[in-house]
Amino acid sequence: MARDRSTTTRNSEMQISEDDSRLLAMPGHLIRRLQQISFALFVDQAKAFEITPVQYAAMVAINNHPGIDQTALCNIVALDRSTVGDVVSRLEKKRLIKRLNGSVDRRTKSLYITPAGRKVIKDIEPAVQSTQRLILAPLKAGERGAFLRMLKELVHLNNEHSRAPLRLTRAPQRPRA
Amino acid sequence: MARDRSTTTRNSEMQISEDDSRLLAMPGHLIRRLQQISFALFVDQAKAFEITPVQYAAMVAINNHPGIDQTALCNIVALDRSTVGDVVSRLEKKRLIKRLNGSVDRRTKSLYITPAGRKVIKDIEPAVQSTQRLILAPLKAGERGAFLRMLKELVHLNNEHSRAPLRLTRAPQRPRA
DNA sequence: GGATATTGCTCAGTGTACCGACAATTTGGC
DNA sequence: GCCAAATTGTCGGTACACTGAGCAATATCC
Repeated sequence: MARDRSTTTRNSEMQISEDDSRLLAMPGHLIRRLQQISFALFVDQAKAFEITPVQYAAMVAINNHPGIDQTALCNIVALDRSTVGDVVSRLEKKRLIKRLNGSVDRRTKSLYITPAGRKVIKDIEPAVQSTQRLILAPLKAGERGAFLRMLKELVHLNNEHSRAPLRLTRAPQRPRA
Repeated sequence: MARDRSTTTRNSEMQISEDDSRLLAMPGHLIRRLQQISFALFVDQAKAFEITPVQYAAMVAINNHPGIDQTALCNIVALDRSTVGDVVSRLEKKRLIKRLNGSVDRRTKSLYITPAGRKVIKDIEPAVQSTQRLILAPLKAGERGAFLRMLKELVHLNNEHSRAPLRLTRAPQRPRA
């Protein structure tokens, strides 16, 4: 290892070594890169709306479930409660959703899409579709289905390893002391 | 759309609707989830070292290229200069790397692994390997190679869409005025 | 019905990841 | 060798993402 002497060579003219290739070929590293790319493509395609992928996901879920509370939203979009708090507060500031105090359970906040938010969901649709297309564009047409299927398997079967796992219904929690 | 009335139903008991499924099956959403999982698995497997995937990547690259400057490091690990600045400053605080003023170009910082850092790279290796294995574990053995190959293609061919693309040599930049 | 446990949300703290702007420095054109 | 252009690292700002602590409200056990 350590095959060059950057101290004496000039700045960013850097050759990738074999040791680097080991790192760069790791699944974890490639997944991180693909997430960066996917995020950048979305933001770029949807730049007229100034919306991020997570903000979009939250808006769609709120639109599908009017009055949903933040914890239930966590379970759909797979984020922890703190992050969801941040995301919905940004959406509220942009007046794309409303946040009301829950009438049944006064601890909760009930989330609703606004007319402006509904319009964004509708108008942004082409950008969302083209983003998904662009992400998979480098694959051959026949490979895309297989890749997507494996992606789903990896996410669903590794679900419990995530810090904010998707929960379809209330978890089988609390074996009491 | 909007098939339930969460206002009257109780808290996080939430059924996933068909509209949600459209969202949850998007490549971009799945990639984000897989990155969360991959990150969590790494941190968990390597918890004895309190090291993140990006910190590990930076340490390996610095070990492979003693004296590398921060911009060249960006091009290997695919992060922008601000992020690399944060990452190396955390590694320096933990005394896993050293940061010296460049002798040739006084704008740069020359990065070096410390003995402690070298030991971490060595000792953490089993955790890194088991992480990579766990990420792909849900796939059938015969599928893993294909998935990894497609992942590489997606990253390399979409490279330019990333905000911090991998650069093997100095970019063909600067057509001067 | 009252003690106890659980839940919903927020806050502070840490870390990744980006952008745009900046001073110091180097480089390229002449 | 001088000056304009380019580069390096930092800083402030924004956003995602998680942990752990804490408060208020609700639910549960007896």
